[in-house]
Amino acid sequence: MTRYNPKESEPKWRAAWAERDVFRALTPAQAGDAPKAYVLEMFPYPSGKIHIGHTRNYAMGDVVARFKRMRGFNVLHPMGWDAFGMPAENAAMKGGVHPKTWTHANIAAMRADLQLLGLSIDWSREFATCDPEYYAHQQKIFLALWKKDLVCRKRSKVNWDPVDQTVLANEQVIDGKGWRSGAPVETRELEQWFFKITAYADDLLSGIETLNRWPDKVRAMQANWIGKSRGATIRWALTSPAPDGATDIDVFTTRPDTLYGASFLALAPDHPITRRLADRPEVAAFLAETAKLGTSEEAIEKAPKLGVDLGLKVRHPFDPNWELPVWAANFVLSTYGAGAIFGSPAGDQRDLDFSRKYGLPVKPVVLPPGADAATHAIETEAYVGPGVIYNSDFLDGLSTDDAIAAAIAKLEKLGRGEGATTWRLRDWGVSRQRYWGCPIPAIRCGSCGVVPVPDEQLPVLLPDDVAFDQPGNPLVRHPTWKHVDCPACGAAAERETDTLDTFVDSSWYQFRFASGNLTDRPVDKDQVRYWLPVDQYVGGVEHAVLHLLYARFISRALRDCDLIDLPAGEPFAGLFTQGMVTHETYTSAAGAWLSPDEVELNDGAAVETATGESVERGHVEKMSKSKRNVVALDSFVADYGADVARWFVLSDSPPERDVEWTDAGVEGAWRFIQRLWSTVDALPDGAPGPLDPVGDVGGEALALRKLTHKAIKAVTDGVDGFRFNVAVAHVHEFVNEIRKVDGTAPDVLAARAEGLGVLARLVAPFMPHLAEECWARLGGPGLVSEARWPDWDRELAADDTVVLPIQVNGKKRGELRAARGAALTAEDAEARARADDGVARALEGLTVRKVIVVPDRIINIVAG
RNA sequence: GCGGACGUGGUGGAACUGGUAGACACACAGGACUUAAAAUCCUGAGGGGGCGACCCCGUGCGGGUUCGAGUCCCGCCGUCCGCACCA
Repeated sequence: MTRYNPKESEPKWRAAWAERDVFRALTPAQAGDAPKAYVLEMFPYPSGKIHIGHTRNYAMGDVVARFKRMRGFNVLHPMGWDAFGMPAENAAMKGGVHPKTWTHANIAAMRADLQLLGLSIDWSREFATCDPEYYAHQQKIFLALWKKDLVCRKRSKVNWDPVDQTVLANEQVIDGKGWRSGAPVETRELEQWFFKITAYADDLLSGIETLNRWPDKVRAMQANWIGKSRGATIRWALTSPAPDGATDIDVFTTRPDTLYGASFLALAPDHPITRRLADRPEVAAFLAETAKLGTSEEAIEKAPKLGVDLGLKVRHPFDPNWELPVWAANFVLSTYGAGAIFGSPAGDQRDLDFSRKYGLPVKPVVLPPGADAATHAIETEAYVGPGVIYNSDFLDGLSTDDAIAAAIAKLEKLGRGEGATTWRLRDWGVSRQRYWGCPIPAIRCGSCGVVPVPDEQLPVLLPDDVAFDQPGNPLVRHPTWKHVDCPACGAAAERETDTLDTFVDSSWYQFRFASGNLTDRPVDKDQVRYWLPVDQYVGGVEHAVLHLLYARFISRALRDCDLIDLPAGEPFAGLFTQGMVTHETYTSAAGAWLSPDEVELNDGAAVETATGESVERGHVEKMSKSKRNVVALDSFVADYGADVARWFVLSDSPPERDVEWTDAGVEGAWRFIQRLWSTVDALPDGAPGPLDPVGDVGGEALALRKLTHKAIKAVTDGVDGFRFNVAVAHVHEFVNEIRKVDGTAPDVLAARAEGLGVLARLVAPFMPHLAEECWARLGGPGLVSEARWPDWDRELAADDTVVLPIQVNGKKRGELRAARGAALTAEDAEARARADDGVARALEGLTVRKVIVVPDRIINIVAG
């Protein structure tokens, strides 16, 4: 009897896999009839080191990949590096290391860490997005999109991150702060490159419906983000021209049915008309007050309604004699709709608050169901629900929906407006004023304007000789790089110095992985047609909007540029968002975060190992570098092995929920591995092999075979349903049972060998190293990683007899055994039930009214 | 405010499609082995009552449907996540 030693076994089996190239994806021709499975985990940013918190999604993806492979699929399971981005530049500014050097060193370290986990990855397809072999193709994609009119330049207000000195997309601004730096974002106006994601807004929205293997939560977040609103644009005629000569003011509304309740127009503070009037003292005061609020969402949210009467009047579209005042108001957003609204206070809480504050009229026009027109009144609560229109001339008596249609029809007839749809989604700003990103292949010429870099001049490579001694973009300061001749007229011109948002890099990598290492073009149509869509994508929910929406957009754009065949445009058929690994946090007496390996726990008291001072035990939080509550993967694997880590993060907690990493849990996983090994190792030498046929057996051997086949079914169902914690529980259960069998009669030995061989294969996706060791010990042929997943025998997996609980009036009073599938009549059931003491007692003095028999399930006797 | 997820022992959680609630694990307690400890193995355990075979209560709260509800319906309470003066 030996102990299982992961330090010896794990490297040995990883070498065996590498030697036999087990995890290389086959070409379609090699794969033959085998179905394909593309399993992908969101690729990591190479920040330096892998910790346990990073491992869960790789472990989950690997379970799926290995399981699919064992079930006969041709599996593509690649890995790469999301390698452009700010931290490399920050490191360069701080430590003087070149971003390229820093990034490649990190990649080497992280690759080594990841390989320790024993993932079934086809490393031959590895790439880093910072390699010219990758980003050169991205430049071709950029130019293809440009040609297809999906790229534009706009002067626009941007979110400027003063710390990172770069522009952020709206999605990258969280609570008014930069998503990476956490610094409050400022507003600046710059000319920027954009991808026209809004051109696909409708398709991206309706496509969500087809993503039935995505979490509802993510689908809802995407729909919410796209934010489609249907309504109408209304042109309000000014009764005297505005200062900029405008004669109309456009307004977007979703509620044209409430037009007869209108009492004012309100413009955004930075609406062109408002700005023209800024020289008036009262308008200037209003703008100053509004600006004071700052940009933080919180401040805007809590700010009271504020407005100023601009002194302009407009005419109501349905009534030439009706004039309404035009105000500017702080709650109107310039970035949404037309940057102007009409206020219909009875039907909108904001409009009502505003009207009450400034004494504007409030006229109810929607009668809620059951309300009386004579008495219905609006005080401080607007009525926003559906109802019947009244006080509204030709709309009277219509339902809200019908009135919306009727109002739009009339507006169109009068030429004062039309049905319209607006979107919350805005175009994707992709310009970044950074060095460490994909250069945008464009040249600015004084006479020709902005022109694309011609094909023969691609790729535009990043220069290596750059300095990071001051903030801002080193490409701008580089002495020669940006100076080029205009490809159109030959005059001296300048390169674009902006680089692409790193979300562009990760928006098409799923196609590049599928295409192999092509040199002449970004992606291969045939390969993409074969492998895509990704069958199972695994990653964090933090990418629910940003990355996943961009990838869906780029997939459609590449399709429409005829670079790929992907009719539906959806790159990820199945998505799973895994929970995080959490850990307790520790703070020292001095208030500094401490890492778990600096802390000793004795009987619930925590002490800093180095100083002996007591340590405060804080909340359990997601493992993160900043809180230092991380466990390094390499040292953990050195102590316990990768399988312990893999088993731990897949046990207990459902995959979509967080799992708390604890020492006790580590010990538990370690004990289980030893227990499993000793169970396998207990099989006497000379026993049959794990795949030898067992034949017809009875007694103890048969009982064990039944347990074995039940275990196959239970674990298969668990893995198939992405319920790894349940699969793990069934493995535990099976080990507990098979340990009890130690007979050495030939039929029992055969059943044990079968059971242990099944066990090795069932745990292979979870703990591949241990599984190989077990498989070898049992004398299984080849590698377990290449073995076929066991099938269960329906007869063996089902029980011959079932235990039927007997209820009396819904409460369990006894049980009886019956043959499976036996059709008990109510009379039989009652007679047999009465033989049970507990049932007989419960029925004492009662008359049986009805007996319910659910075959193989339950018997319920209703008595009174 | 809108949208989504969820609420089960000391803890993480299980329970197929309405059919024995608490599988499995962690922590705990008792025991075996040992000079002792570690490791390992065995046993116990939702709460309450009874000497006892047993009985009562129990899946956030209140109702309902049903022979039967953790599961379905209605109404609350609470937690977490996302979005938000979006017209």
